[in-house]
Amino acid sequence: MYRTHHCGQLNLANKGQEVVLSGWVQKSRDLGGMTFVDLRDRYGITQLVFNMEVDKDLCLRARKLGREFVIRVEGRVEERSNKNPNLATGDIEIVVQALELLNASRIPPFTIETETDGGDDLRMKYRYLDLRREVVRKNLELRHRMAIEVRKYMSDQGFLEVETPVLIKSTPEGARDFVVPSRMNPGEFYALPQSPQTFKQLLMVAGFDKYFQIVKCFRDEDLRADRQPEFTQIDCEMSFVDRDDVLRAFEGLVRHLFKTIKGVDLEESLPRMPYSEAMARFGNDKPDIRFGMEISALNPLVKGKGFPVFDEAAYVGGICAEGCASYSRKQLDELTEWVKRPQLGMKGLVWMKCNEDGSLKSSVDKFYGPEELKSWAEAFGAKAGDLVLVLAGEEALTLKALSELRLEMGKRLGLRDPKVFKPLWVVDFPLLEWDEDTGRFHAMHHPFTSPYAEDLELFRTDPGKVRAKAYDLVINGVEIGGGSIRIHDEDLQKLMFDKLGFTPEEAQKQFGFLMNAFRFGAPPHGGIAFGFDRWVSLFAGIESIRDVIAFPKNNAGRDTMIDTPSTISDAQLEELFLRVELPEE
RNA sequence: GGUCUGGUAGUUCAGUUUGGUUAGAAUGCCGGCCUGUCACGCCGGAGGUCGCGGGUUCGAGUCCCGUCCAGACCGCCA
Repeated sequence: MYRTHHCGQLNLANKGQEVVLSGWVQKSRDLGGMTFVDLRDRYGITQLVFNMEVDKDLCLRARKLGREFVIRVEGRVEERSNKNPNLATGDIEIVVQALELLNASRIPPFTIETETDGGDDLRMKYRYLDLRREVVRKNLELRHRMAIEVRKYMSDQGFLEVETPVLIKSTPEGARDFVVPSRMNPGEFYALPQSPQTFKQLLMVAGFDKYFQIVKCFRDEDLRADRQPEFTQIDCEMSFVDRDDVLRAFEGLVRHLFKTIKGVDLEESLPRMPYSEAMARFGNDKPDIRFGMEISALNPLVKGKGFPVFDEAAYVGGICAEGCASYSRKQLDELTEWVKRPQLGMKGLVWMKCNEDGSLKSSVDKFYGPEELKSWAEAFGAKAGDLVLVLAGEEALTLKALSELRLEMGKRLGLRDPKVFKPLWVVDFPLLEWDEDTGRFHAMHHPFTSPYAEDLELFRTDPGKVRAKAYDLVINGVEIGGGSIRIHDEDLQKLMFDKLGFTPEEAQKQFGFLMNAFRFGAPPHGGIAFGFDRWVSLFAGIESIRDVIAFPKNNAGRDTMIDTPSTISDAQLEELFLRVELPEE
């Protein structure tokens, strides 16, 4: 027998028991006359003790154990004379009577501790060692508990988990597809799903009126700290529902996870904010509403006063940072450089200090008198001690920069507390988005999203103004989920494809199966998909989703542990009728 | 496709601004001592292609060019 207990289990109640434990040597402390060994497994750490006077041979063998050796011990549980309150098993130790080396270990390349000395690179290469660390293990345990709660709740609500295929059809819309060559069908390819979107809609046509699935999805796009090429969604769809039904149903899931995992009681109904309002107030379609510092447009207040930068700008707006009037010249210069970074591309930063004595001092005093500055202060509701920061330029870019500046100032002022959660629905997204590169409209969400019936007229006059029955769940500035009411009518779906620039033939070739299905009694339906990795990392309080994924890829899409992607043999290529030609350089 | 940051001992980093004798620290590792440690302590030791290639120079870890790798971001992600 390898073990009677695990390493996080024993306490004073077990005093005197003969036990068998197996695990890894976390660390040993050789004091000469006696040796302590910390034995670790998934559940915790238990101290083993060896004594020269009791059993010299055994003690000498224990001294030779290195870090991460796998051992099995038999011994008796005894109360410690010196207890360790930091350890669940800190009241007891095992007086070892038999020691068996199950496997030695090479010296690990980094320390297997919460505060490891290993860098990201090494940890990924030896991920199986990294996963031994408590912090990483805890993240996967959190992920597991969340997955279980999702399944429990969804099943209790009558949702059925159905698996959809992974080898599907490539589509031109949306993200780039990962493709898989078909040996049995030379020259043809499967694509890996960016989401099970069309399949879940077909399940609705099939009458499975409540579907969900915790499912891997794949997108061949450049990566970020919160984006992996393969990631997991909680994919959901319902029939006979309108937008409010869906929002209400999934507020239930959100509340359930917050309650069971974080012990947080959310209000019954989450706030809803139209896209247009989110953009105007926060410059962003995923606002972090844990703090204010909202954006205000200043256009009418600042135009025509002889300051060319503002006069020539399409948009002038700013934010008010509370209590920052004491910022030094150096700090302001540093902020100016910050907004001038290529990623934001602002030309400069205008500031106005609301001094404690009531006076207003700005970087553009030459152009704006005290009365005008006062009108600025009023626009922001700025009070003594506040600092107003103003940016100007093309509207979309300036709003984006203001949004980033707001988040940065929020971070610097400690207003983005990871222990506080402020979820909201962002609703009424535009249906279409103009794309300069291709000179046509793109679906902002996806081409199956239903427009508001009352906006259909706008299709002819101003397609960019058509609102979609689409919604995002946003928590603390992170897009956690998104969905929509779908089109279930063949004619409307055809119209949509037409607006997106598909010829009827292309639409038939790509999505004919869906439009055919709509001819056979498709119910009204809609749904949502949550980014499971992001949600777990949000609950874990970490920025990157890599540490909530057991075996993630790096930012070039590589797995450095198994060293992939990699080339395949000529025989494999031949079998697939493929030839690889790399561009010369 | 682009911007930025980093790459020096097994590991994490300092040293690069201002080129100059034998490249340091901590930790880990090895050896010795130590009977209540739990970040054990004390003594000693080994350990380096300064990512790689080229250039400037009497002399390059340090300056220049190129390149590779890693990370963050922009574009991209319906």
